[in-house]
Amino acid sequence: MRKDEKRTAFSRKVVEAIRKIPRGRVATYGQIAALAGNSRAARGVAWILHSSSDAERLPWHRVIGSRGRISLGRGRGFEKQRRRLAAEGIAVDRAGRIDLEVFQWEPRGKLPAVFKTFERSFR
DNA sequence: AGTATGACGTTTT
DNA sequence: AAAAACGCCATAC
Repeated sequence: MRKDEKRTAFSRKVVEAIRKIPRGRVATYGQIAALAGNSRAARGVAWILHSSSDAERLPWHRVIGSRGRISLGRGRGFEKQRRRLAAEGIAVDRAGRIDLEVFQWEPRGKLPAVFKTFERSFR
């Protein structure tokens, strides 16, 4: 696998998008694909991560599945990803579940749902 | 140009 | 709730 990625526009945009994910937040594969211009290319995103996340020094651990779950299998990166997420204050249960309502990154500056409940309590 | 391979996603069992 | 069945896509070779 490992070669000279970043050649196609898609790959470049995927890398850009992943770099933008803030600490303490997560994004889904499909979300990244959409930001790169093709909402249906989630698998392509996965491929890029798999092949070049190390060389690009990407925050790969902040990318998870659409249902808020770590996609890596046990013994194949699951534990490592879980640790790295926890280190940023992201709650991950034993099954690898993460609450997207709380931790999903919103590129447009939209606040997570949990903040809305705070807003309401102040009215 | 055609086939195989995933860190995927959605719908249906 | 969990898994299978499909569908979809970028890359590698």
